[in-house]
Parts: sequence; structure tokens; C-alpha cells
Amino acid sequence: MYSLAEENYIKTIFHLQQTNKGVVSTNAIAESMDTKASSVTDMVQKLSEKKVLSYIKYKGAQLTEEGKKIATRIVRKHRLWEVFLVDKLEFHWDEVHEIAEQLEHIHSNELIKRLDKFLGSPAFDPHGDPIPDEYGNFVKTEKKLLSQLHKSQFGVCVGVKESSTEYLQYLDKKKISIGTKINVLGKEFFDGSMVIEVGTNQFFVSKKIADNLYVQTV
Amino acid sequence: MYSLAEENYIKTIFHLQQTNKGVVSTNAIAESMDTKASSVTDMVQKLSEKKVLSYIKYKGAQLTEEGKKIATRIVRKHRLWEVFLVDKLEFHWDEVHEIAEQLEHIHSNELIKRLDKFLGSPAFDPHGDPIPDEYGNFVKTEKKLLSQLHKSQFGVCVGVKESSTEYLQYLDKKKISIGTKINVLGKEFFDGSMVIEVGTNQFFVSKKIADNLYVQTV
DNA sequence: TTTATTTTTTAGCCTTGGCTAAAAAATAAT
DNA sequence: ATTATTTTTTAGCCAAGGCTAAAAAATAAA
Repeated sequence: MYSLAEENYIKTIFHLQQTNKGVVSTNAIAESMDTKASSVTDMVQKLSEKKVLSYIKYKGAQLTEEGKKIATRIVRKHRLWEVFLVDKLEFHWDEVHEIAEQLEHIHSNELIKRLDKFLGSPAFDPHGDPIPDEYGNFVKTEKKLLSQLHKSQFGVCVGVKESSTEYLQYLDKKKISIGTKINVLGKEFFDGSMVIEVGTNQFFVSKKIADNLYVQTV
Repeated sequence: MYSLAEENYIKTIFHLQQTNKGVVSTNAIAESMDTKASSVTDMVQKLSEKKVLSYIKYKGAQLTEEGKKIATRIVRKHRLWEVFLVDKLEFHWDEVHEIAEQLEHIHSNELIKRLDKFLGSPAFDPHGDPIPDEYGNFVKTEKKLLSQLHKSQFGVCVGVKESSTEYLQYLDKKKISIGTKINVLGKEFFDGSMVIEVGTNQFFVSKKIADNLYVQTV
């Protein structure tokens, strides 16, 4: 059983090594966790002894298979709880992170199994991030601009590039928000414009619009 | 904001002073929390400084109004989560305590408000214990033997006195378990036997049977 | 009313997880 | 190839909570 602090370190390192591709520096961890590098060094040495990660002095840390398994379980819990909060308790997607941050540390395998079933074994959380299954497998996703998708691909809205009021109002009007699934029905090579499907609505978007929306793809 | 350890002390003292009527001794707290009396002394002094309880050396501790308010909120959370686990996740009533013990420390007023609404604002948890409302008011209950109830009173089963296999099998056959509501339809003064209602079933119970079942009354 | 016993507190120490300041290693710049 | 700079580690300290052993108070017994 890992302590709250240990779990938070493991989770942070897991997320950092997704983007940083491999080894994670002490400083990067410290910055991400809003703590001091010296504290990170101590904890990382402790976790290294526990075989959760491998650590080379002055080089950085990297989760072992065991470490990745622990991290994945925490991510699974976090995202399932987010689904619960949004789908069942009707929270808005941007209000749930802090609460899920606490709920992800509740220890009970049976609880997670049952929560997952109760929610209908969702594959994505309300932010469009994939939820690992009980064996730790999950869909690898990549963040792209909507404009980079091809015909008949789909993505889940995860953010905007420039957030002008006009643009956000446009998205609102078109019922696009974080977590919304967008199907690309067609794409015009000449000007990069697209026809997309949002819910049951189908409409046209210019390249300018498609260039400003981040989506996550499977 | 109170730490996990502080919350657990407050909760324990709250429960102890329900039965002990008033002041709670250091030793009683230590035994109940499976810790040492010296540790309790330290914490109780700290909580006294925080005005959560009043404490007289060598005499004992007693929650202030503020302390009771904190305790009540924790109890509310614990019992609401138990309802969630049993009603929504289909846990059995005797599996949920440990998990609720963790969930009760999640901090978010909004979460509790919404959870309560989602569950239909239940007044009792799966063990038959009353759930405080958002203002901290709740029904005072008393634990009695079924045989002590009068005609047209009702109680919620909370335990047995002697737990012989035969008796438990009898309860099972009659679909009586912890949390089951029992209405007393009639009572015979001569032998103390009763006619009771359990769910839609109505049947006769001897005094011997009624003497062995604890119920909680409003 | 003394003496014994039990309860409670104090004193001192331990672990976890932080922090600061200084030292050491790695990297960058001249 | 040195020097300067940045990054990382070490050393020493702190607070929260817990423990043991000894002292002190309260209670019970003689």
C-alpha cells in the first residue's frame, strides 16, 4: 500500500513521462507538483528502493512496470470518478478535477469494479481522456488540431488554441464543449474547410475555425 | 480545514459522548481508536486550543458546539456514502463501513449536497442509523430490544443479542437483516408475543425471539 | 488517613514529508 | 580548456502524529 504522497508522485511522474518520452527530471517533477527539488530527490530515492521507479543520480527517474501499473490504476480511478461526478451528480466538467483528485486515493478494488459497472464501463472521461480498463490497457490518444483530421476520422474536443469571446460563443452556439465528439464527414482540399457532425447536427466549418480547436484522437 | 487525524478524533469523541453522556476519558478514546493514551492527550490538547473541544486535565474531553458541528458533518458524509454504496453500487450492508470510512473525509460541500440529492435525501443509512440533514439536525434514535416496543411502534433491526446459528437462520428465513424495518402490529400482554410486519409479510414472533433482536427507534 | 492501584500526563524519541542553504555534478559559455 | 551557470543532491532542520517509559494525579483499598 502506498501513501498519499507516494501515489501523487507516481501519478505525476507517469503523466510527465508521457510527454517527455522516458526519463523525468527532478526539477520537472518539482515544478509540476509545486514543491522543492530537494524534496523530490528524497522521495524519488525512496520510491527507487521500493522498485516503483528506476533512478540515476543527476539523470532522472523512470517508472518501472510496477510503477506504471500503480499509476494506471490511479488514473483509472480518477477518470471513473470524474464520469460519476458529471454523469450522475451533474457537475460541470470543469468543476470535477479537484474532487476527483481526492477520490482517486480511495483504496478498494471492489469499489472501482462496481463503480465502473454502475457507470456502464465508460471508455472516456468528461474531458475526453481515455479510461484504462481493469487490466491497465487503454487507448492511446493524441492531441491534434481539428484541421489535421481526415475525412471520416473523429476526435473529442479537449481545448482551444486562441480563446476569443467570439470563438467561445461560436462553440457554445454549435454545442461544442470539452468532451464533445466531433466526426469529420468531409474535407475540402482546396481551402481546408470541413463538414463535421456534432451530436445529430451536421454543419460546415472553415479552416480558420478548425485551426483553433484541439481534439484528441484514438 | 482539519487533518485526517483530527477528523477521526472528533468523530470518535462524538460517538463516545453519545453513550457516555458528556465527558469522554482519554483512555476511552485511546481504546476506541486503537492507539495509546499518551497520543490522545497530545491531540486532545491540540484540539482544545483549536476550540473544537473543551478539555480539563485528568478529567476528560467534551466537544464544543463547533466540534459537534464538524462531527455531524462527517457522520452525514459517512452515512450518505454508505447509502450510495449499498443502493447504487449494490454492496452488501456489511461491506461498506471501511470504504465509507475513507469517503467521509473527502472535502467538498457541493459534492455532499449533490450526492444527497442523487440518493433522494435518505433519512437512514443501510444500518438503520439516521443521517443528519445539511443543517446537522437528525432524528434521535434509541437502541432497544424488539420485545420492548409497543403496538404500532416500529424499529429498524440493528443487531442480535445472542447469535446462534439457528437464530440467524430464522432471521434469514424471515428476511430480517440489519436495516430491515419492523412494524409491531400487535402485542399479547399475557406472553409478550407479537405480530410483526416485515416488508409485506406479517407473522407471529414469540417473546424469546423478540428478546433477542436489537432495533433502533426514532 | 495512609498506602496501592489505576489513569493520565510528560519527556524524549521515531517516521514521514516537507523546507533552506550549501556542496557537488552536469551543462553552457567563453 | 577553463570558467560560469544551472541542476541536482546533501545536510540539517521543522511540524504532524505516533510510541515507550517514567512521573504525577486521581481513585480505591486498607
